[in-house]
Amino acid sequence: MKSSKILLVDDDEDILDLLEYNLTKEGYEVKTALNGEKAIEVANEFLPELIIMDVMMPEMDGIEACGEIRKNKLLANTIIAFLTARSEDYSQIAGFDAGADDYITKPIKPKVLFSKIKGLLRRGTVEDQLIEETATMRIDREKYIVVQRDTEISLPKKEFELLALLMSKPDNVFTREKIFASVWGDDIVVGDRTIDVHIRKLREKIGDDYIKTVKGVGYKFVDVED
Amino acid sequence: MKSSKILLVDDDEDILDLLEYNLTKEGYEVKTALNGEKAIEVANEFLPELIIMDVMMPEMDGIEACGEIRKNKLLANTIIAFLTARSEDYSQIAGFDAGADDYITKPIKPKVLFSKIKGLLRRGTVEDQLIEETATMRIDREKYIVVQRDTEISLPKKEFELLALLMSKPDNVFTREKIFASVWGDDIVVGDRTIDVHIRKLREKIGDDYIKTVKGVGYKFVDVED
DNA sequence: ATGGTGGCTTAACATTGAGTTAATATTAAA
DNA sequence: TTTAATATTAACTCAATGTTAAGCCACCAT
Repeated sequence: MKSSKILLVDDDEDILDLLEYNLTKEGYEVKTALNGEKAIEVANEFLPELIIMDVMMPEMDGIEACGEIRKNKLLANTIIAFLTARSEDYSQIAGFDAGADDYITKPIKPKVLFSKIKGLLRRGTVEDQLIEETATMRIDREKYIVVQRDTEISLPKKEFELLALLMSKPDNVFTREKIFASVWGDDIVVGDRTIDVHIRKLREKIGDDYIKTVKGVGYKFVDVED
Repeated sequence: MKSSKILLVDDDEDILDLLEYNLTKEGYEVKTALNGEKAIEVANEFLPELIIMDVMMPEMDGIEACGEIRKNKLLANTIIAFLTARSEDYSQIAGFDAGADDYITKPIKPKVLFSKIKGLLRRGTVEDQLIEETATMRIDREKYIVVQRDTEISLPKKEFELLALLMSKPDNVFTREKIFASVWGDDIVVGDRTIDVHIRKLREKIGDDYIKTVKGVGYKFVDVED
């Protein structure tokens, strides 16, 4: 298994050194940055799986940097964790807006940090973090609705998750196996026609043209621009 | 949208003028104060959303003033940001934990400051949503009642907190987990049907249409405009 | 203490509708 | 043309939620 790449961002070099030393010893591939701007640079090249970033930094703060990093599609699956001084800080709210995945509170306890890092990396492909959005359709996970040209459509759970999956990579074909694994879970076993029926119901609600069948392969979402 | 109110506090009039000029140009409503005492006075009247205050000032320093300001309940949601010289070790200042929300380092770069202010006020906006109020319903935490089209409804604690939570983000789905964590607390364990019963009682009192069930996901508050 | 009151939880049972299946029709690739 | 893959429809199943009432406990006034 290839070692995970972690980017550390903090304006305090002592903290950087400490964490880098320990994480490298644990077998991670580590890079560091002293500020937000530098972090964006390094992130775009290094493509880390995890970024641990101080919220409060001179020049460009963590929240701002986080927003910038999220703009890079290649970093869509990268997990961003903020370091915050107080656990109940309001910046948490702003941070989640910016696209942060987790918070680590200062002062840092190495043992806690390591177990947290393992947990975050285990999550692996955090496809829930993707912004499922195309020109004419948008998935709103918070409200659990689909917005299609200003029309709000509410969908049952399975249909919602299915559509969200397909929309996570427009034009990409998803095989039945992948759909099962992602929407139903590896262990659940259901009949062959179950997916078809859900596709049917989706097409009924959002229109036939959005979901295309690739016979013998799977399904894909294509945006309808008229 | 009404413009945000900002209070600037610094003993250097040049800085005050510079910032006031630029922030006013950006569309903010700005007032200034030359010292801590003055700041408290102005803050209590002006009720700004954001206070940017120098840490080091004659008479009463920023930390002391911050503590005083925090005593005013009307300013509970006001964000306080300290201006600090870069060389200063702000961990020391943060140690005081006077209630500051953020730090801005000198020398001030307008561009950075403006983006930071926007960021800070965005938190405020999020916080504003905590004033649970929709077109037809309003939560009054002081009186512990709900006002629905001029009708006052008094609710028991759990029902009140539950409704307040749902109303904190109208249209957003809250999972049972989140509801438990927020209204009951992480450690308290109660039966599965407890939430349902409280939902039932709420629906009985405010009407069925306000709380919508998203099966397999959670509950959401939707405003009824008729 | 005593008894009443109301909030909260639980348990038992009812209901709903999301999800699945099965049976049949249609499609598109070879 | 052939045929496996997918579409379609409706019936069915069951887990999730709704509903009701009873019971417990804290609190309050007597």
